Amino acid sequence: MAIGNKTDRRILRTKEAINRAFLEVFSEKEFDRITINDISERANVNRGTIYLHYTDKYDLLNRCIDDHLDKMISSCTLTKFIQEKVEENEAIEALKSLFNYIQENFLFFSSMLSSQKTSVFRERIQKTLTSSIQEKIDMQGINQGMDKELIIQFTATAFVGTLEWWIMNQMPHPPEYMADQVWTLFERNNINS
Amino acid sequence: MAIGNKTDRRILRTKEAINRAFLEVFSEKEFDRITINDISERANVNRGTIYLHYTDKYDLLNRCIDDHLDKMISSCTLTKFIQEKVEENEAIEALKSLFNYIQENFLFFSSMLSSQKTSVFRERIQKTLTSSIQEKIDMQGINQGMDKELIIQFTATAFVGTLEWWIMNQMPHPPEYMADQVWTLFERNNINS
DNA sequence: ACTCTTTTGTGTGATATACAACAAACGTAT
DNA sequence: ATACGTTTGTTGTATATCACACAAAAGAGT
Repeated sequence: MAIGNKTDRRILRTKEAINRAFLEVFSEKEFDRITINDISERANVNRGTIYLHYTDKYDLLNRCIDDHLDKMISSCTLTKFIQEKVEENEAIEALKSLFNYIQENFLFFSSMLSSQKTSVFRERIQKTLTSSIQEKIDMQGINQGMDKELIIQFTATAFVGTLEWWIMNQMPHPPEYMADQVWTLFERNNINS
Repeated sequence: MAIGNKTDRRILRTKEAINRAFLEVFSEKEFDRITINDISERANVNRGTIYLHYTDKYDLLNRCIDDHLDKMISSCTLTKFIQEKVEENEAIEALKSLFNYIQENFLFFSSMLSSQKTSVFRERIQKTLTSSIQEKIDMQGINQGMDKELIIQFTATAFVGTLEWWIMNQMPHPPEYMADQVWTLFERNNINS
């Protein structure tokens, strides 16, 4: 959702507090054992207030994921627009900011992936990235004679798998390195040939 | 403080936010150049809300100082009550928690002391500690034949000076070490002779 | 089966805060 | 001295959140 700067400060603050509290509790407790009261207490927010913004804890989980994935995507499309006509560097920069975003929000991603609900989260992130890649490939239009669906599927799963590996291994390499590596892998395999 | 009724969560949150924001801005900007708007923006709070709790920025500064000094004092009288009848260890433990409190709130103390208004803050902390020491000495009643005022003054200034040195030199020793050292200095000079 | 406790949604009136506008005081440059 | 932008307190209205209460649902233990 667009984070309109016009929203009431109280709303922004409580949402942030709830999100942060939810993530904290999530990293400590199995999701099914998390109670709304846990979150409200941690967020220092009245329990009823949570129901003012989210229908239940499942909704909270989903909106939390959506929120982060949106931010993640926009964090790298943002830098894409800064440099207008670059091709190669543009992509690598976008990758860098993506890895950077994950690094900055490591708590979120790692607890999401550590959860038993891993599959749910992986599906979501894959779906998000797939559509994002789709746009990119459509715009480039340089993949003549190849099955588009196949390319997308291949790229997305490979990418998500790489992300997951990177996250679950506590980010053994810096974002810049990862961006370079992933890019050369993409290059070698299909995308710009 | 005095009223046992629980305070509204909103009040607690905004006061915390304002305090934190004020400290942040304070550590970046000279006090006279700080504007209420700076603080409200940083705290993500409406400007008018600050006037709901503080009359002006001077009041805010004072209440902020009072708040921290109160917490500092109670942080070490608290541990004093845990162990009822201990004498020596009791005092050292109290000292430790005091140094620990300062360490945990280093940003506050160091920016207070770094300010041009250093003298103001030093006076306040000295006054607080003086009355605290006064109580202690009164209760102990083992300083026969010595001028009480003199002892208090001596102890307080020495102590505050030590604190100031410790803070301004980025806490070169851990709280435990400081507590031991300060205690032996007290012992050697007057208090329990 | 039955208690007992916890959690969940939902609702009500009270209140803290947001927002926007305002006049006065202040600072600063011309 | 004058003009002009900035900061300050203050106000009035709207609303987000509070505390609290309640009944239904869900678990947990016997």
